[in-house]
Amino acid sequence: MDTPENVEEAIEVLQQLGLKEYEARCFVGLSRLNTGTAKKLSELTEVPRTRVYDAIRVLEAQGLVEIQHSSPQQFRAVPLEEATETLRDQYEERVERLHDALDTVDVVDEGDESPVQQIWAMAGQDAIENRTDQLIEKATNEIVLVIGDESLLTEDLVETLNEVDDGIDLIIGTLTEPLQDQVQAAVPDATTFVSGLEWLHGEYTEEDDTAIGRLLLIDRSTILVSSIMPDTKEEQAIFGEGFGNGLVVIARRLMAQGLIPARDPQ
Amino acid sequence: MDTPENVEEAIEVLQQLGLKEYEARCFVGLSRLNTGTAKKLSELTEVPRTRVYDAIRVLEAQGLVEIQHSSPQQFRAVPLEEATETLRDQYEERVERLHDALDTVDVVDEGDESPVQQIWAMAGQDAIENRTDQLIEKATNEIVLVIGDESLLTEDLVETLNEVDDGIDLIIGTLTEPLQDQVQAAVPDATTFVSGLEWLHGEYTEEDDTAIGRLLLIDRSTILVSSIMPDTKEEQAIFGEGFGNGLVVIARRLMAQGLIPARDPQ
DNA sequence: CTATTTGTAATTCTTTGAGTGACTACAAGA
DNA sequence: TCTTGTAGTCACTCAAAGAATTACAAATAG
Repeated sequence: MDTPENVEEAIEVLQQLGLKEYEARCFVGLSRLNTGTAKKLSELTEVPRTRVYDAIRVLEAQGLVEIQHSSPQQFRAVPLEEATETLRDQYEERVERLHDALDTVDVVDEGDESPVQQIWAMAGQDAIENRTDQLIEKATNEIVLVIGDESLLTEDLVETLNEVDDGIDLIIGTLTEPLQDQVQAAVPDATTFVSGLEWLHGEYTEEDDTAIGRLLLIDRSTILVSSIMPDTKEEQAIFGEGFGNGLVVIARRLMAQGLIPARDPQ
Repeated sequence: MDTPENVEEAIEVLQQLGLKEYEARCFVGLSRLNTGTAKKLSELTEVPRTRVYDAIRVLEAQGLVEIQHSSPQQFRAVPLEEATETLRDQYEERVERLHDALDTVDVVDEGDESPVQQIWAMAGQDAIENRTDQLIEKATNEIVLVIGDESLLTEDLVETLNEVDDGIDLIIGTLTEPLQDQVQAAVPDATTFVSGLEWLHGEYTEEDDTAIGRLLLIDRSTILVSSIMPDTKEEQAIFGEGFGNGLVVIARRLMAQGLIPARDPQ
């Protein structure tokens, strides 16, 4: 009885979603069975039989399995679509509760400053993408975006880009021509170019794919630059605001030198 | 320094969403500050100063806070909308991965049976609602639904009910007249009635609000009956399929006695 | 009626996370 | 130069949660 790797995957994800190991194993086990008893399940999943009962009870309370109270009890997993929908609902509720709670709290007003040299670091592709969206939506004059990796051109980003107001210059660079074509097709209103920023790529390491992630310059006063860790693929970004911000100044200088085109794509 | 209760709430929910206590406290702390150092945060949140760093690192990796690498380091929380969106994204990804993994697995075909006396139990409002939706969508002739508690008449359910095919008899009962009016307004195509099932309510306990949750009979061959625990408010349901199923037979008998109207609302 | 299966419960072992203190680095002031 | 306070990292303890095992009573099958 070997365990296919997608079974392992499913078990892991379920744990990330908050289930205990036994619960996860049992649920996946039931997903492979039309219906099962504690004994069968225990054999299939290596969960000690005597613990199957507890695990199943928890799963039932979460709406992920059904129990038939006969003897022996029969268990079965809720159909996949129903299960995922239920999980979604659960998390949606939680996020909403979080939102409401935090919304009614905010700011213990400390006498706070906003010096100009602030440069903030953040991580995580989702978070960086959300920030990117926010910045793009707030632009009033000019958006310069350089995309360093195909994987960053998500549906969501494309959607945000296509919603940009007509009066705003939208300039998008890529590191390769195929990607440029792709961008131009996805975002017809944009002016695209192939970036002269190849030097931002890993220089000395050989297989160092994609050092730069994205570069976003909004109204020449807000900048976000990200890179992708070659090993973990995690995206990391730094972010600076304000016309006088050091990073922003550097970016403007790059632009002046033509390395980032402004309105005249090379 | 007291902690408002919505702060507590937020911390709890964040933990349910997978954060550790310190991480949750730090994030909420930062949400109350424009910007903070480890020291300030530690004072505000009671997280030991030396542990703030670890917690923040984790939060940063998840895209929930930004770090300014100065000395002392400054931390700040990502704006609320961004944070919730990032969390949503994260869970959406997980649920999707789960779906994909389980989709490619399924059934270790065991010689399985489908006797007719199966009655399954399930729990959880979300799960029961999803099942209700599924059943309604699969109906071909007749839907009889009795709603025992206002809280069960969700947007989602109304939507599902309004998508029911025209050729299908849709009969909805409630326990009170006001609720009937509400239903009739929300689902114009339905035939509504006030149920003669008051006896399903808690009989001997005094404050036993709402014993019956919902009762759903599909094509006279599939039935789902739920109740709401008076203490926990948790919804529990039993569910039977097949024309010969004992539960279903009982339901048909009730109908024959006019307790559940079929096509002639009282 | 006995032997097995089923279900509950108590018990140990392991891991994780909360809480604390020791240690290094550094900058400001004496 | 020496002292002192703050920032940051690490390593350690203790308690709680979870994994794994065992003991035992009730139910079932042969």
